[in-house]
Amino acid sequence: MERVRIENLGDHVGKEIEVAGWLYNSRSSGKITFLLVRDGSGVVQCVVFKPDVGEELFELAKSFTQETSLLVQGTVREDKRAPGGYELNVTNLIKVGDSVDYPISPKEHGTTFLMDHRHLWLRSSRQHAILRIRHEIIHAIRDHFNNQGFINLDAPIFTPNAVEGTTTLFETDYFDTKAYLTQSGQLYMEAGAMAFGKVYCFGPTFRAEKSKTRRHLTEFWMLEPEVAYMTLEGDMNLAEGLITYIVERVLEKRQEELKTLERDQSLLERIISPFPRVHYKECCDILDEYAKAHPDEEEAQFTCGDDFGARHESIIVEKFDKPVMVHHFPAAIKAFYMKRDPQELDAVLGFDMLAPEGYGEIIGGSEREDDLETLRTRIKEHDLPEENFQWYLDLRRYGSVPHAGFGLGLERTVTWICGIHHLREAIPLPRMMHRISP
RNA sequence: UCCUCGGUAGCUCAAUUGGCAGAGCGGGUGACUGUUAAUCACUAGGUUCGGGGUUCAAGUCCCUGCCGAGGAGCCA
Repeated sequence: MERVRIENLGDHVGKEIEVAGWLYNSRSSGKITFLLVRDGSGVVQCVVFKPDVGEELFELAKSFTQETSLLVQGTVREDKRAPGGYELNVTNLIKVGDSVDYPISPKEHGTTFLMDHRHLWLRSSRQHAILRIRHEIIHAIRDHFNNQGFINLDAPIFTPNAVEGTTTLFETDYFDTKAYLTQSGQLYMEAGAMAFGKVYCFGPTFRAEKSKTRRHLTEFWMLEPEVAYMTLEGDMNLAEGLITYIVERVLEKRQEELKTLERDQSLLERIISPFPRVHYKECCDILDEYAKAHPDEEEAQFTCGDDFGARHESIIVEKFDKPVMVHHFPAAIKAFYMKRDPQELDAVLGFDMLAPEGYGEIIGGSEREDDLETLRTRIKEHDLPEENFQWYLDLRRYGSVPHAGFGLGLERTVTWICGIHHLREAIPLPRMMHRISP
């Protein structure tokens, strides 16, 4: 008998097939039992009718508990009453494994409890929807860059020193010395860009900051493209093109999942080029105006020259209905490697992309400083040990060129596109300040 | 590190002014031929986070510790 994935049942109407899966839920009513069976690709309602299958099989069907693993053999039937449109008329049932006292019942649960059982929570339909969209986004990202001639270079996870001095790093023993878990592959991608022209890395990064908010993970996935001979404008074009492509792909291929999540798709359909590009100083004006109109709102008050807080970001984004790219931040609040604008020496040739609906920063990018002596000065200004950066300075000694890139936070992007509340649901097994298991 | 809130049955929560520890779901048993988180009846299930205190009496008030959540800062 042919084994069929539930998502393909429509191709087998009228035939007797086998589904291999787990019991999602069941309902019994005297002489008829409904088994909702999932196999990872979908859920199908299997009808067990006592007069058809006999006493023994009927009692077996009634005995199955939630998440019992089983093989179901039956005839595929189109039925308007069934969720999904197809049903299985059961002819035989084979139990594979028991499931006693499955902790996640079909009723409500709190986030903490569900996160404690994350390894089981992954079986639920909502988590399926989110993680399928995550998969689609990853696939879209790789397609987008691969189709444009980028080379995927993976950066190391163990690193000898900090990329951005202020951020806290996870420290590990590395034989007789110390190593840190990477917080960015960017510096290595700069080396890659000088070798291959267009490269990207896409892997986990680690931040040991004690951030307890729904926008923070200690381990998260970051995409970091880097391109030789690219300037700030090209960088923003690259970021904008990526985001519009990702949104388009999800809207095209993950309709079912967006419906499961009850995502307002009209908000995603607006995500088309061009995105607003706003100078930092224009943002100061926007924030000034808002602060004057709302003098009692303490969090909205702002001093031009400072970095934005969460409230400031949402005030800026609320003026538009698309992602906003803020460029020319003050050099004083940005990383050492960012190149300054020769026309505006106190500002960097960098940008942040802020997602709509208050989801915050999803991309940060810049042109990199390409002059050897200027970069040395910046390293000194930031109190970084120059000896650790000799290889990085080599990139400026041997054929330095203008180049730029950005970092995109995968989970923040997934959270925004899914329209969900917690960043932690956007990754299979989240790592947070207070959670390292399961 | 700081601010706010929380910890009661397996889960989600309730418990009036300090006065007998409760419900729904889930589990078990039974009824029912079309259920959509099925329904109905019965049933088992408790160190109210730990420690100390006030009181005739504490889930409730006070002190303290632990754990967690949300937010700030920082960032993707």
